[in-house]
Amino acid sequence: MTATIEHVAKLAGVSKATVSRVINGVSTVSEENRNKVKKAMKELNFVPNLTARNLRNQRTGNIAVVVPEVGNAFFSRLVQSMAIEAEKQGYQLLICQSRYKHEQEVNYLNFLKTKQVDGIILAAVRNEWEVIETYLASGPIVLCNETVQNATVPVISPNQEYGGYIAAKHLLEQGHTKIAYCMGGDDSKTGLLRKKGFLKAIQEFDLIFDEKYYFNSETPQTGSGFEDGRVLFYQIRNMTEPPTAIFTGSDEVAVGIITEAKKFGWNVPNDLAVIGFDNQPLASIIEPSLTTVDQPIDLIAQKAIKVLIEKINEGTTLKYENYEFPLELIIRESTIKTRIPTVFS
Amino acid sequence: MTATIEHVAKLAGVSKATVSRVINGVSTVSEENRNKVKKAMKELNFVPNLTARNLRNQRTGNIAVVVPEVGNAFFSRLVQSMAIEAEKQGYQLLICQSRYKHEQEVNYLNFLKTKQVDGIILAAVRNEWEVIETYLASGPIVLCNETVQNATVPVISPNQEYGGYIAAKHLLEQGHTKIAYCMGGDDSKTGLLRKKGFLKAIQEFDLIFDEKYYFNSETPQTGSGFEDGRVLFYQIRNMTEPPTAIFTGSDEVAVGIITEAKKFGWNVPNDLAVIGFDNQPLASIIEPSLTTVDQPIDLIAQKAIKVLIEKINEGTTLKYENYEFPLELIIRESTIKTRIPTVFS
DNA sequence: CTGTTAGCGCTTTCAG
DNA sequence: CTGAAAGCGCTAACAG
Repeated sequence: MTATIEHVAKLAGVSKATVSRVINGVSTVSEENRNKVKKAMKELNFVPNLTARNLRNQRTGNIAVVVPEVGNAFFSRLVQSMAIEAEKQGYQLLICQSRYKHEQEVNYLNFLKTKQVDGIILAAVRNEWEVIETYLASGPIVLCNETVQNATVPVISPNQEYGGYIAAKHLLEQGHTKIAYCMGGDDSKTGLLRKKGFLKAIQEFDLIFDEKYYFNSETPQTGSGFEDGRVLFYQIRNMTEPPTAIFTGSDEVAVGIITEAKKFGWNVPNDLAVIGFDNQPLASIIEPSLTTVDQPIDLIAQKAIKVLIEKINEGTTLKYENYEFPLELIIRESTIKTRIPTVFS
Repeated sequence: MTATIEHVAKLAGVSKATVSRVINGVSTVSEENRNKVKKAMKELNFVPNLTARNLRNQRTGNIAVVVPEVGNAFFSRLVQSMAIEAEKQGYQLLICQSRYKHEQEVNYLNFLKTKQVDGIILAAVRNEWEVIETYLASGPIVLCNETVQNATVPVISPNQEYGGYIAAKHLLEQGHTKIAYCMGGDDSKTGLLRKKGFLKAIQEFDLIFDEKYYFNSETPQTGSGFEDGRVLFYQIRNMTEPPTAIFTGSDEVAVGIITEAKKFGWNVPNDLAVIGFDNQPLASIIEPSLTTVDQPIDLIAQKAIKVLIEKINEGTTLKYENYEFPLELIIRESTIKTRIPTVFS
């Protein structure tokens, strides 16, 4: 059917070994034979069978990245960047969606054992480290945008705690004291770290966080995130003492809150200040434009790929290393109170 | 290092063949041996090497889908759905991003020749059919959301022409006569088909399309699409006789136009009616809410996977087959004129 | 029911 | 510089 190295060898009148040599450009082959082989390859439309080569070489040139789902704006940008960088380095990126399921995650980790990939980037983790650890024997793993208790591998991630900190600090500086915190429904470390930073800022202002202002949108996979924001607004609206500001885990949720608030005649930011996370294009489009925390997604993606490939090449046992990226607060209209014209003015 | 079938065989005191049989659950193995093998596998933490199995079986269990980029909202939903369906059918989906480059596309098509995948879905095509055709010898290809001249493979796609038709018809029924058409910058069939439907509706209303109302956002990869919409609005604004309605190829572009228009004090839909394409969550969020054409993305994705796998299993030569999905116009505020209060009312 | 054997297509010593 | 041969890990006849 498809031509193999053997057909080429026969047609060129040389051995398989010689053909292999010209394919890989290693060691030396006489000019004459090289030409004969090249001619034969062209004639037979030969392309090496990578499966066979991989088996022989014990490597695949593939790396996998596990994300919850690519429908999510953050992750879609992350994997897009990773794919580009991987390709630059001569690797093919397999994009795997765990859909927030332990089981799926393990499934993909198994790619290491089954030798389908040379290494894995976990960009969302549901399993305990003790589970993940067992896969390290089969190849390197790095964490990206996520930390796991006890992890003994490189972690490439924005400084989530700092993100929570600058967001809260900004709101506090605007004079807010009743500030709500909302994190995604996933039980990841990410949200906890942001909350830690958030609380730190609150403490610095000698305030105490009231747990009634802690929200957890339970359904990360409902789809758009907008919907979560809407629902969240209803909850806030029904409170006897609603917060005057809210920090959310994503721009979509923030936008959902804002649009719903507007429908009910609330003024953002005067009645409710809102901060998002991610600085998506959408954030500057909506009205009022959204104050948000910008993540250097591309840099993180590139670094994750680079570190993983480095580890693949080194082949040494991994240890914890932290590559931390700074976050930046982008201040827009959704948190800066406008002067309200009053009857006295 | 990692355990192989041979280690298991040795430990269990049976032959490699027997181990293989229990792994694959085919043919019969005595209860006793089966247990011994299972025990040995567990003890050695054995997982079969898929590369070896693939080489032997001449199949990989992988299929690839080529999209321009997953950062795009439409494609990210498409691949997400495909991945889920593929997995259900026991296949792993490789998501490949061509970034609108001929060369990348060919690169991925080569996966067929190198036996890295069993079949390919092209969800964006830049190359001529004559180029693509040459890969058919190595495995089945189907087109999704895209048609190519002379294609001799199954095409799974929404009825783009109909989409253009219903959009235009709706605007015409609203009394518009100066209607602009804007398609994405990619030179794909998709935009042309929509335009065809668009023109058909215009003819039915005994109007003639003025080419000055034809826009082509040149830069599909600029990122958000919002930006394209903004730029487009400036062009419209500078026209001596601007259109009163516009049909765009994506919700993002539509939203870009709307937000920019609002900034300049235009009223949407009264000064400019806007229709998007895709019915993204965003469409119902913005103000005014966006009239748009809804695509049954999940159905299309599932069907594409099913058809491809069918073809992989059949192994017969492909022929042109058309699986067409209906589109639906979702009418919202961006095209329904509001009564403008006048001084006379 | 089970083991032996022969490859899948490729790379890589090891002699020549 | 080149070829023969072994083998990556697995499966599938084919005998027994």
